[in-house]
Amino acid sequence: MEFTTGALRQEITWEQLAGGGLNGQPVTLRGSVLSRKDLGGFTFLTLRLLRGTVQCTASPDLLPKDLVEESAVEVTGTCREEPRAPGGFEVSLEGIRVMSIPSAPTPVCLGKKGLDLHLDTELPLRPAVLRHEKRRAVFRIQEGLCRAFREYLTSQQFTEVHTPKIVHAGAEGGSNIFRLDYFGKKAYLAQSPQFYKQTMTGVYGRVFEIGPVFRAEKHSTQRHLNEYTGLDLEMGYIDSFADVMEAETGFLQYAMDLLSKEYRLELTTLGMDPDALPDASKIPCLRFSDAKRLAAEKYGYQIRDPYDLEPEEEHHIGQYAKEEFGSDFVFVTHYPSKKRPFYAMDDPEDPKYTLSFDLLFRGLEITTGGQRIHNYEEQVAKMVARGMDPAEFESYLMIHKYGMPPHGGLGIGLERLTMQLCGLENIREACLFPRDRSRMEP
RNA sequence: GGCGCGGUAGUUCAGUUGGUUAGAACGCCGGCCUGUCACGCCGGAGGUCGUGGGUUCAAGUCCCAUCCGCGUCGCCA
Repeated sequence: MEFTTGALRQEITWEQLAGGGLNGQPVTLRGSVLSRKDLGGFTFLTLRLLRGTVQCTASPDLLPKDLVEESAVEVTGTCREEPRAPGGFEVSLEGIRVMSIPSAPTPVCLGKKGLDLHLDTELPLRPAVLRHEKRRAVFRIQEGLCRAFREYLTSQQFTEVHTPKIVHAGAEGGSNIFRLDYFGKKAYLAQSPQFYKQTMTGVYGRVFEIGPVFRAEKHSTQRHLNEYTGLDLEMGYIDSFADVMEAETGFLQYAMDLLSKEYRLELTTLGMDPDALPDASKIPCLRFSDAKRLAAEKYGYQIRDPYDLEPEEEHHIGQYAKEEFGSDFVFVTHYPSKKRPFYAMDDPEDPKYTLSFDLLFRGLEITTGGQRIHNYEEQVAKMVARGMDPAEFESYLMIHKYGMPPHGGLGIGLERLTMQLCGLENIREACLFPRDRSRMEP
């Protein structure tokens, strides 16, 4: 058999059709039947394209009787401007070739605008339900966020890296780590790329990774998954952890800009205004202790845990930022040292606190970051002070021993970012195939 | 794991102090319709009421157990 190399078959895009440039032109499209409406004299056939949908019209004798929803077809026809059609254009069909026919109807109607489904009902049906326009829109936007992270950081001289997810020890220790058998030895699923991204910062100076993160936490909440996607970055030669916050601000601005330009269809599908996305250009900053106090004073409640933010407090601090600064985002800085991991750099001005931050987006923590300890002796001392055995971290401490620039980094929860941006109520809605305590399928 | 809530048609739900053959909407199947886009009209199919036991003349409804799920807390992105 001969194999000819060359470009993939180029499908006509939704943008081309909607743009009006193909008016009166013959077109060939491949797609799946989203809905079919027989009107006696003629039929409306809506196709789902690679992106977006197109309404077609056909005479009844053109379409096979068994051409049901989700049939895959190739159609030929003429593109026409048509004010009565959704989007102002449609294709009148002249020919159709059926490429496949489903064995059974979909369990839920994909052709309607709304999708009235319980999450509990939807998740087992995800392989089919994800085809719905509203679901496609969410995960296209998620793709846009990932793409923005990659494009922005690449433009800022970061190198993309891929680090192992089967590891010998966890970054944070503790019980929230998945154990597995590795040829008879104990191994773990990585709960963070922390050690490796720091290591690679010693190599490339600025690195980022988009990859899975595993947390064996036995909880079931609207904002937790047992496997999520981390947008991680780490950068060296910094003057302050504010440099890391600046990188995040730059990414967010770039992301909102990219979405408003190239993801208008998806934003609109989800009822969002592409020209009124959250403004990330000026993100207010509050010290941890100030944020706690200001929110408690303004909304009139007692602080219970002085060392951490409770979900309710995050919500209030988010509300505070919105009302006082008009911002959907707020950085909370200088977290207490005892609540941060052993590699966090303490504030020289007050070692009870760290040079670290969280980013809250609409009242939910989406990022943790900060400056790391780069000095070997300082790192060993902090580990010893915490009752840890430096010998167990020999390969990690190698980077400190052989020299590291001052550095810091952050991790963003992709699903949390997607969820808050799209106004979703449960993080499972922002994950294609969520892994939670009771779900491994699909 | 603790606490709270729920499980009725493919889906979302209603179902009264326990009482005839468990209903509606959407979807599905058949028919009509040349502008549908939550179309409309006519007809039809579709339910072991999560599972097991108990109380009762009678259980979707009350009791017990159990399974599954949702929310929430510890933790965190």
